[in-house]
Amino acid sequence: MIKISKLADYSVVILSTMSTHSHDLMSASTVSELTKLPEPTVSKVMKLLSKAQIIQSTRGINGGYSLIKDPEKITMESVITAIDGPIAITACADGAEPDCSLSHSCSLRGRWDGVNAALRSALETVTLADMLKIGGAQTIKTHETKDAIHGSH
Amino acid sequence: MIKISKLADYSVVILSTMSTHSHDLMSASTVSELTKLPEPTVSKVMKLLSKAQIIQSTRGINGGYSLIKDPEKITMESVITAIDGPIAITACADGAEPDCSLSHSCSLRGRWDGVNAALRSALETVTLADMLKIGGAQTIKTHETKDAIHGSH
DNA sequence: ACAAAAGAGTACATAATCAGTACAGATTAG
DNA sequence: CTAATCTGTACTGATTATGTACTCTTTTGT
Repeated sequence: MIKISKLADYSVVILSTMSTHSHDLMSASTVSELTKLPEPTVSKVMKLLSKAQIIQSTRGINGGYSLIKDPEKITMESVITAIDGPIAITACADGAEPDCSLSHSCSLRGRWDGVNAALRSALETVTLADMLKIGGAQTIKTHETKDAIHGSH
Repeated sequence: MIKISKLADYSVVILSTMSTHSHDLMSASTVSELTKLPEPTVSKVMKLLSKAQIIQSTRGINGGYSLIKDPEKITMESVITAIDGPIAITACADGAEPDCSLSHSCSLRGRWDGVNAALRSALETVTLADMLKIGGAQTIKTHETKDAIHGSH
């Protein structure tokens, strides 16, 4: 099964909470109360999101996090990349495994690159705003998924 | 990280081997020798592929597996689904977790459905034939990724 | 200057999942 | 009936993710 981490799932919950309750600044503990998610976890997620510049952090007393982008401009690609790292698929695909001695199989090295690109662009078509809408109507905007796919065409 | 199991990776290696050495029938052990992959693993993969009707099995002595489709008609979607199960994303997305007591978070139940659909259609655009080509030229055919995405539009 | 509140960074134990293997059953050809 | 081959299940070890704890830094308010 293709899997996205639970943290990525939480991210959506957290971001949606932040976007609906439009306080400018929300602390991790406030978000934790609203979402019922454990605080350390919320804190971890928000830290990652801020590092990826999806949200902004303000330190010190009365500090907190705030959204810096419109939900329409936050793609799932950016969120997932922020939380789970770059979108890539096992083994050879991500460039790891230098000791790959399987001659024949690795003649196909890089074979998943196109698939990765396809997945990445697919995720770029879905924004946080889309995710919020889904609770009600089930319609997703689908710009051009095609463009990003060609390798060196 | 979005992850696809190693078995799915092996599948591509195995299928490519079967398509190039076009013997009509290949036993799991033959494929194992050619790919240098451990035999039990190969056997497991081929079993799953045959169950998904991507390849065909013939039992008994002198039996084996054979391709029943053109590489162009074997999509990565079908291969991954065969090996890793339906393309879906954690938790609520696949309909599991009936004891989901997180009130607020689950008001967003189904929020990943659109993402799943996007991923699925992206994978449908890549065929085994594309994967084989990738070793040399890096060009992927990209039919219409858009169509399958709309939910109930 | 100091204390309190909040984010940042690191590290770790547990739990879940996957990979790989092994073994026993079923099927077919000769 | 025997050898070769696929089918199905079950087990074990390793990897990975998760959730949590602890400590450090930053900033504000008094």
